[in-house]
Amino acid sequence: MSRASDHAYSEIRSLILSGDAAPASQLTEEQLADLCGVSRTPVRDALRRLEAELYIIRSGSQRIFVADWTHAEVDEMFTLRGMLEAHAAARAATRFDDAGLVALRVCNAAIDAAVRHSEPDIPAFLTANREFHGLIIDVAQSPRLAATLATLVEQPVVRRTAMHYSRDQLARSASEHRELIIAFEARDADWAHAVMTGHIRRAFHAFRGVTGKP
Amino acid sequence: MSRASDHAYSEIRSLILSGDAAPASQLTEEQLADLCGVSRTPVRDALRRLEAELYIIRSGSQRIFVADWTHAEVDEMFTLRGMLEAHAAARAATRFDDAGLVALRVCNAAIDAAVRHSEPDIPAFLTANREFHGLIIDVAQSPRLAATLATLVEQPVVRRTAMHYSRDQLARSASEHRELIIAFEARDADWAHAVMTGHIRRAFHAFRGVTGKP
DNA sequence: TAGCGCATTAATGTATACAATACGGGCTGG
DNA sequence: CCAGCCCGTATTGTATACATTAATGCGCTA
Repeated sequence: MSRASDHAYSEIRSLILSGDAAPASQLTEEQLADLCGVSRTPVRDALRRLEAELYIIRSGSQRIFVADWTHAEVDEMFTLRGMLEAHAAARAATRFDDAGLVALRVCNAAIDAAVRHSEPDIPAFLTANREFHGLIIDVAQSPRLAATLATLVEQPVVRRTAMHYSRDQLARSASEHRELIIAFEARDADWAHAVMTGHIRRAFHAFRGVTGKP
Repeated sequence: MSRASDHAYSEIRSLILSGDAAPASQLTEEQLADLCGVSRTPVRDALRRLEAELYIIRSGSQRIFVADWTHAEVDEMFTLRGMLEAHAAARAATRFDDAGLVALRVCNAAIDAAVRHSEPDIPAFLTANREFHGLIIDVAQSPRLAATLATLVEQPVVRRTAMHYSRDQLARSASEHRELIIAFEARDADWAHAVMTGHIRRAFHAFRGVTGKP
């Protein structure tokens, strides 16, 4: 997309992802425009996109706040994400070709490498993990499903989860990916569905462990 | 929301829903601005919202086209909608209070009334039907689920389906709603889930019958 | 002192002018 | 005759000024 609008989008997005803009804090168009060095017009465009992706919410009077999820909402997000990613995995199982499976293995090797050391490389893990799940969603060949999942897989949540994973948990994540690949190789949609469901549910409980409340 | 932007939104939306703007046809901001009697600025806002709801799509160079779904995409939409509405029904089953159930019965009575005559009142059916499903989603108490479903339940599709329902099919729809209410009264989440799944699947096959292709 | 209402201030909404970019048609050279 | 380039035109992107609307805080009154 256009230069200024794109720039504003990624700038504001990382502001939120990094936590520099605290959840539930207010953002104003002018302040963001100054920050990005553009006028309010492209900022407004960027905000509409971020709103659609639920990074921000609007008050009744259109004022803008960084999204802040209740525990119930995070629960629902994980549940919906689990349903949809499992569905994507099932579709993908009957659609993967050899090249796709190779790409998946390469990607998971990168995850393995990132978590093998005593000091795991979390950013590398996150990048490879996102790519791994992205590959599956691509192969599922459902643009609507992909768009829906994009609004459900909130990177702040994924990031917070991974940041608090122990090395053991990170390794388990990679091992679940390996089982997923085996299910894909067997072209077994039900199996892939089940493994993905478990994968997301485990992440959910890990996240609950991090944030403390039941 | 604001006057001009809101007006533009609903104006363009009905342009698409009514079919006056043909699927895959191009829309330009200026033409829409003239049509709505506002400037391009609120039109751009409206277009961003419509884009998020997938009423329109953008070409690589940001040109705007009315969304045009392939059969595969419509299939996926029904599948996803079925999964999510069934999930909503299951959640709602454990959350309905007496007032909510009364509202549901009142609403279904309106559907019955609309389809009882030899000349069914399709607009009344559509309104009451939308309200019926909306009540369930509200009671499910999951804003994220509601937002997701909003992008999946495309009114053009619902409308085309209902327009081609026979009186018998319309009556069956009301009868399925009745069974849903009974499941809610029994607070039986699994039952509600199953009935809603069947309800959406039947609509899916009715739609396939309308559009002809398998 | 609590609560109400008005004035002030700050934020978003809209219109317009201009800039940048992409599309299409026609021309030219091979 | 076809391919490729170039330029005119249509369309979207951006900045800015002004209008409108909501929040805030102050002072007044009961």
